[in-house]
Amino acid sequence: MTQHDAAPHRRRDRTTIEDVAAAAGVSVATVSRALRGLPNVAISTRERVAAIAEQLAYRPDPTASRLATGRTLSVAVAVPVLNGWYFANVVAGVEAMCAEAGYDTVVLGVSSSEQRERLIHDTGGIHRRVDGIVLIDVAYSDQELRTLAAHGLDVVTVGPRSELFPSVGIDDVEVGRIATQHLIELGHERIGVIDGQPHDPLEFVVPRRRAEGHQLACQAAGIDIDRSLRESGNFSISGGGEALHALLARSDPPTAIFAMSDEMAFGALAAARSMGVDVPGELSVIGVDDHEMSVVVGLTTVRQDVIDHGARAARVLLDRLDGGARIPLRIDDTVELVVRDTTGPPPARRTG
Amino acid sequence: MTQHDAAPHRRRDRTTIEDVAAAAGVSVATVSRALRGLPNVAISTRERVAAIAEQLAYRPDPTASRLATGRTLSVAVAVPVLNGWYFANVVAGVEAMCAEAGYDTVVLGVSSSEQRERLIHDTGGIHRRVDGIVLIDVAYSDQELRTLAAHGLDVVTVGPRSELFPSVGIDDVEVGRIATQHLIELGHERIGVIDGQPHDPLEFVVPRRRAEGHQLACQAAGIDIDRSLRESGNFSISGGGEALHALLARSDPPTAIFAMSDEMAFGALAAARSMGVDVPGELSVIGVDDHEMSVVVGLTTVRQDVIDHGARAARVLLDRLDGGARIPLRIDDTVELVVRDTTGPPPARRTG
DNA sequence: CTGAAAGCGCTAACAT
DNA sequence: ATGTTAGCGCTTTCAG
Repeated sequence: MTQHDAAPHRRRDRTTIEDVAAAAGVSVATVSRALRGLPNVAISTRERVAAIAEQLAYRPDPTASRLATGRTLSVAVAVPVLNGWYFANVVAGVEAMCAEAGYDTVVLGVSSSEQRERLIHDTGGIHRRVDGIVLIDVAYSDQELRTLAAHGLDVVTVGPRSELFPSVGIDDVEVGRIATQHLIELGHERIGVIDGQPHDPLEFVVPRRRAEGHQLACQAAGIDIDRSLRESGNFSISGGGEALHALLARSDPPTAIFAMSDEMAFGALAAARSMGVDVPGELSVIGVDDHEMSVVVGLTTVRQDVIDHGARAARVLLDRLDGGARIPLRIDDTVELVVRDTTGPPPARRTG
Repeated sequence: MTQHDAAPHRRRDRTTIEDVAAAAGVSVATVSRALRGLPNVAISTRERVAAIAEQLAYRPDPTASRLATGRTLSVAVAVPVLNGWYFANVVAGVEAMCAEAGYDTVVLGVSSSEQRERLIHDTGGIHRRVDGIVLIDVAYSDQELRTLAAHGLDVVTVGPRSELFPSVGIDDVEVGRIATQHLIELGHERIGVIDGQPHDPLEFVVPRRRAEGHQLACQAAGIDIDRSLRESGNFSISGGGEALHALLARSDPPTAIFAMSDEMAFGALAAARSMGVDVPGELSVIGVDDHEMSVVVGLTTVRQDVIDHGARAARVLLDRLDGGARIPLRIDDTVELVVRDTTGPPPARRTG
């Protein structure tokens, strides 16, 4: 032992509620009540206590009150890819809302399946560190969600809907319909689709629903649906480019592309350019999101306000935690077609 | 009163350390020691306790241990713009490292000056909710940092260096030098600069240092430095576009552009395209970052690994918290010139 | 090697 | 309107 410092981590001598009580000549209970604005405190007492607390720069220790109340005043947000555009925006929305309500936002990466496991079965103990959790766009099965719920954690998801918890997002069927209809109205009949994950049977519902909308629009227009005209873009820029290559390599290439995210659309645009394919002269491209970059490259897209989704999800969660208002099981935000420069009529049909 | 539920927030009956102690027939102290791997526990006892804890699915309540130890096992990361590319990436790095170390990462938006105030003077009490904090690229004065330090919070910054706390980032002078030198080597002599904030005399050092590097490179090549050949791009896509417009509107436009971030470069590229200016035929553009989008648009850039910066910063912070190793005051990560398609020789000089 | 007991700083009955 | 007194669930001396 060469150190004199006994405590492993010397606690700073902060001023406690007792200091304030002593200085104000009242009991700690009164200080607690006064500072939290509870009733049954003489107004004069309240003011005196407040003044002294202020003067002593007293800050209640959140840990102590967490232990005493059982509430942590913080929420977790579980994110598959923290630096993805979509996720970063949701987190921004969540944080803003939580901060306003005095809640801490703790981010939780859940990219690997081990991390998912930890979350579901609370191996990491996150359930005791937060009052609730926002699940972003993650594909949890009902079984898993049930397990989560069984742990008594309050949950709200953003993205796909769920029967078990409130969720906020958009009507993805509508997204697919709007995008496709726009292309159809321009005269396109062969429309390629760049969707998300390659093989996600049940896991990831968003692409499936957008595809559904796509098909509805086609049917409504009496257009044959060629299911082979679909490639996975993995929701990434590079994936979008590869998907476009595959689609244009066909003997019967599409004249228009519905990419399920702007980032995939960017990749497609870049690929088209590198292949010497003129957009929108020879090929139309529409995306989904309205990424900041979209206005720059003139991408036609279906806009959604992702930050707002995060904020609303947080709001719902906080309302629940406050035991509050009747909360809708689903909040569907509106989307909006934004026509820019990457969509136009199909190239003149060759005869033959 | 229609509710029977007395407690405002019914605490779930979770299994506590006492349950484990009782089931194992030992004292809580022993359980605590056993589970945390402390010495002085008979191996047989340790195993029995572990087995029972496992069986009871016991998870120590972090709040209680926080109160007892004074350590929160969580760190904050203060972010000006949570959904910005740079920031999202740093946060991703921080989160990954912290998660691995068993620390929670709480994100803290500090876009408004009120939020900055709250952070500096701990009006919000964040200092008691975390053990340390990662400050991203924020322009805090030494005075402010000192105030922070006075509150006893462990701090590490990513981006600009500081004499008061460890910091991790890149050599921004070098960044400016590398970018500019690349342009000079291609033959450019009139180089426009798109930098960050419009008027940040002392606040934001990064642009200043990159500009410094730019000037060094010019001097080394014997090129006159035209300080008027610089426009603010505000580190945003749209800002980059506007800056380019301003630069090209001059009577003596530059033949090359050094944009201090890829996003500003994207905006510049889009603006160039819309103005019918060929890149790199008539204008070369180089950025900084190596954004995912850069490879797509073929942007020449100076790459930095931002995720890694976040991870390293977190590592440093955690080391400090562990009272650990000698920690360097500054970690400078390397950068790398990535030549793509947006830079080339200047257009043939007109005579006259 | 193990147990008893005193906190950590605050909140929440229950008195007064 | 205010004070007293138990806890909240864990860690950590200090004894044994």
